[in-house]
Amino acid sequence: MSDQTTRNHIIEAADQLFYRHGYEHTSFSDIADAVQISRGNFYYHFKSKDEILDAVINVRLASTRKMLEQWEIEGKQPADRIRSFIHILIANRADIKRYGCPVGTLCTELTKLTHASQAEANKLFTLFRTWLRRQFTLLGRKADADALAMHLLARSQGVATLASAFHDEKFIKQEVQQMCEWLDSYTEGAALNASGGRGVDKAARR
Amino acid sequence: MSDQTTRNHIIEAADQLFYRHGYEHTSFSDIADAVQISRGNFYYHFKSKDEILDAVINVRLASTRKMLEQWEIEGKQPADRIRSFIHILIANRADIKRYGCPVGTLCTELTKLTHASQAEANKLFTLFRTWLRRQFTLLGRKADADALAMHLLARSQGVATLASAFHDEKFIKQEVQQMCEWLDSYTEGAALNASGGRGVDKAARR
DNA sequence: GCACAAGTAGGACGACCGTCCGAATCTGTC
DNA sequence: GACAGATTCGGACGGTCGTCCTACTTGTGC
Repeated sequence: MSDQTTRNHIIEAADQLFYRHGYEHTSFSDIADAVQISRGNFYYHFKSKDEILDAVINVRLASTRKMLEQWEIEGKQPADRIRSFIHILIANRADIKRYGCPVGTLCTELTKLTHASQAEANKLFTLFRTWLRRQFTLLGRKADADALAMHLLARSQGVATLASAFHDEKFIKQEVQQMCEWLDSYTEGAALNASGGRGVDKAARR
Repeated sequence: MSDQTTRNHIIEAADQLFYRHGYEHTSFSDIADAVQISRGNFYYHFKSKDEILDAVINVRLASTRKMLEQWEIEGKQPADRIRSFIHILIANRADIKRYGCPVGTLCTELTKLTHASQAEANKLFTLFRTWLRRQFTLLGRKADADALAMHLLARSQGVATLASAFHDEKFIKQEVQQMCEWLDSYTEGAALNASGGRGVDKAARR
């Protein structure tokens, strides 16, 4: 088997395991079992466990970058692109319910470990932040684009955390709807109040 | 030294270390160093590491319960009480910036470890959830009180996660202001749209 | 069919983990 | 001052961790 193939298999398995069980809690034996290779074989492809983590982060960065670029092409309107971001929660709701957000949980763990790659992992957040900021700028919210980007990021993180704690997919859908309505208030033209609770209002009036 | 005293010291030190470095990453040696006792002495007070975790969770549950009850006495209006909840983020902003939310990060970690005490830790979330639900019910939002409680919990979690990732205290203050304004829209009497973005709007008009 | 590099296997290593245990020390009572 | 129970100590234990090393297999070019 070629060098690259095995290496990629390791990264792929490590990616999943780091997400599901955390970085520290994932051992070489775990990854070896998943990839079906010998434990000693790792050090031909990587110098250390940290190096696997860096490879995983880089793969995630690359695929995220690719996804965001794709959305810039597909979504004609900036609002559509932001909606695509919000709908990540829907698309990945099954995994989020079980394991939370891959970005948030990794960054949180590395912070607690005071791990050297913490800054690298944070680039994942920065990637979304700058992309969202650009979309809000295109929506004509140049002055507060970054605050809006952070606001949306935070709400997504919160939804993922609680959905995981309470194992609640329905909550994800509720909040996604609210976020979309909040977003609509910026695109309907008029200077409306942003809504964080309109979806809730509707639910109350049932 | 009395039984209880040492036991409480252990719990207190474990509480801090679990929060700062995570449960798994905290070893008996770490706690022993903090409390200045011998490593072997633990098993006179606790049967296992898991038992220390349970004790820590119970202490947190008790102190949280006490805090919430206190707010029910002090805050004459339900809205004031909810504002007290929101302002936890301000009061603990220095720790949150460094270590995130104690509740959220613990629950997230235990989920990844598939730890037996995960359900116990989740009771911390449930405590806040039912308390907030009661306050929103008192505000006359009986039908969607739980959705509002979850919404506020989620936003707090998101703020803590991002504040920690970006080491940003200012972001906490921004979002707290927005949450308070969102809350105001439920107390001003009129059937206003809830605001998740009014604070941002203001910032844009500077 | 041989040489040589690329890739894999499996176990040895030192360190640390949670756990457990027997001895030492402290504290209060008669 | 002797005794008993409560409390602490320091080290031993089996296991797992990340790391490293050496031998073996595989594949390719001559």
